[in-house]
Amino acid sequence: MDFFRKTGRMALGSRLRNLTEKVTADAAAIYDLYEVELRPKWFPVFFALSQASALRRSGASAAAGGETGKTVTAIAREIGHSHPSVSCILKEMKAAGLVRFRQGRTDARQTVASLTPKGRSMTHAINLQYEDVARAIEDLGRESEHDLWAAIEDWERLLEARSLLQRVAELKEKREATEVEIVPFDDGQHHEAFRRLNEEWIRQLFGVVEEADYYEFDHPVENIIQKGGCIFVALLRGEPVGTFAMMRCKNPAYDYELVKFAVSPRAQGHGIGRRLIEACLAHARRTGGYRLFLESNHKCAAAVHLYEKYGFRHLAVGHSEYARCDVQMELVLQ
Amino acid sequence: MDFFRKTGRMALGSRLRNLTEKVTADAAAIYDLYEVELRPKWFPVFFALSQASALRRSGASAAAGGETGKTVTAIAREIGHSHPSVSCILKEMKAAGLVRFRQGRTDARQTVASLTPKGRSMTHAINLQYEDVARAIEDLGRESEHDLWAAIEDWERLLEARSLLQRVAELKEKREATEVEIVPFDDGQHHEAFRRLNEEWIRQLFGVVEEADYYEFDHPVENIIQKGGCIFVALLRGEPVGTFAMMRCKNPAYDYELVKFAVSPRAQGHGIGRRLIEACLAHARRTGGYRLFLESNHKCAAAVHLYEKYGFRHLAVGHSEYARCDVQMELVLQ
DNA sequence: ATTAAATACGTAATTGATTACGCAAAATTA
DNA sequence: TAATTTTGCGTAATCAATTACGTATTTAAT
Repeated sequence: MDFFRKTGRMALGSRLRNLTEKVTADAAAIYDLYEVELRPKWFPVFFALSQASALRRSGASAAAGGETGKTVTAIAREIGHSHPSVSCILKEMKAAGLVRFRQGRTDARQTVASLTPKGRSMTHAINLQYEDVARAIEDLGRESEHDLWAAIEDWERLLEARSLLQRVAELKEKREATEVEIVPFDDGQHHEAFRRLNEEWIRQLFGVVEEADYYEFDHPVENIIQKGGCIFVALLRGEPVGTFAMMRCKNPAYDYELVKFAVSPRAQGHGIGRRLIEACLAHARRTGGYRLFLESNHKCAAAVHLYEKYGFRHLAVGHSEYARCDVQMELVLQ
Repeated sequence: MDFFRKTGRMALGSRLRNLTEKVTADAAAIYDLYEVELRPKWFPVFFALSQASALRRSGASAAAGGETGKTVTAIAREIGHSHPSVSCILKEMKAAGLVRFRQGRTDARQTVASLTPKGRSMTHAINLQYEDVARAIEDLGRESEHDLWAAIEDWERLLEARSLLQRVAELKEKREATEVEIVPFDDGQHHEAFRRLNEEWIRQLFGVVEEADYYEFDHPVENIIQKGGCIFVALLRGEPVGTFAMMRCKNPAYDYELVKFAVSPRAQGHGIGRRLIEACLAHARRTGGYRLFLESNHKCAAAVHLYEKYGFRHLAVGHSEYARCDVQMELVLQ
């Protein structure tokens, strides 16, 4: 059952990597063929430098007093590597006697690298090698029925327009629009689910349900809603599968405290946590309660991660009604 | 002048890497979207394990006593990674509480990994994610004009049949067949070139030409050929650009000593060294001289590398006629 | 002219994979 | 049955690239 290697991103990723591998694999052996003492990974840098010295010899910048070589960042930009990578490769090539450095004349920060005579003496052989390889690749393109280059270009263009992330997010959004709904708590319909969903994860992670939990479980309307709070319930195809509540806060520094965040494990992946927290933030904004507080536990990694994503900041942990609390966070909206 | 990024292996390599990058880039962000606490690189291993537990639940091996999980190497084979990679990923997933290990029942060397309940509770979300991504990729395939999958398949098949190395080697061979020729030494035509080509690199690398060199430079026919040796000259488009000579040996342990290996720097990359050494080995075989000896210097890295490639073995360095000698090698043919 | 921001670049740490190596268990051979 | 080879797998080293970060220098802003 290796279905997952036959479709999807995994498949594409590994096929691409595979082909890259095959194209890149015998690079070292190819250099050997030409009796060139050049490590494959030096090639782009070498090529960039050889262009520079070719330019100079053809007289382009001879008027500028024989300026030759290229700076580290210029090479990096040209070949599409990071500058530390180039810096490192140049160091290796210097050790092999192929390049030398000098300081930039107009800018003392710059390191200008250029080929030594030994390095320059290799350009001929490397050009030969390069041309043969280019021809081999072109032949391959002609032999193959489907145009790889054009296909790559297509995909690059399409992904440029809308990244994979965007595309996936849109598909997900569309799928969920019909499946997931966030509704205000209705004691008649949701009382039991509110209790069950929360009790489930609390028991699973911590074993014991605490006093403060029962306070909210038993009389949610009286103890949460009638005191100015609010409870949201997430429905997946009509079934309640998640809850999140906002309580008015004793601590005058905050407007609301978020409590009873629960998503059924069977319903994960539908963005229910995200939708619930967004409902809460929207409600907070609507009612002018900008200063939010919440408590959690480091074991609820997914939840804490979500809070962080929505901008909640960690506080030094102070007193709490809950024994299981070891994380406190706040968010000031706007 | 970024010609080199527009054609050839470099171009293909970097375009492929680029596309892979784009497809792989926001993997972490996509997991986030599904509120899944899974690192992208865990995915293949996770998927393999989820298949195992799905299999078990569907009853396939329930008869076998609830055997579940997969061994490290089985996973590695399945997902195409090396086994240490899998071992490492499993260790990380164990730390995250997603997998557990047990020893193989029939084979005590095996480590059998399986998902914990926590791990299993994530499969639903991950499957959702996986299906959305697969759909997005399929949509991309439909949107693009050229068929990337088919093109990749073409190239894989073509490279399977003949690797890039083979293709390049053949092109090179063909090109050189008309350009390069190895001929026996002719004192009238080659005397001056024999001296010049060798003097050139000796002076460049070591400054001084030695007594033993002049012995061979000045009377090559008398001192090499008439004593039972042989000199080969490489011609590039008719021009002498390389030499290699075989002398009868004083040391009775060897049949020939190879000397005066020179290739003009301007002619490197045409496989001249290779052709010269092959000519020598063929001559040795033809004349029944199987035991070969040569001296060199570590500075001649390309030459020593070539000798090694043709099977020469390094000796502890003993006495030599040449002051510059710090490498001695031998090869016994057949 | 002074201060702040941006830039060039080197070093160090990290990442995600690999190969090298060694130990213990199993399988094979003598 | 003993000895040898093969296999499973963990640890360590390596590799090729990256990001993070610090320092020196230049440019821009006040």
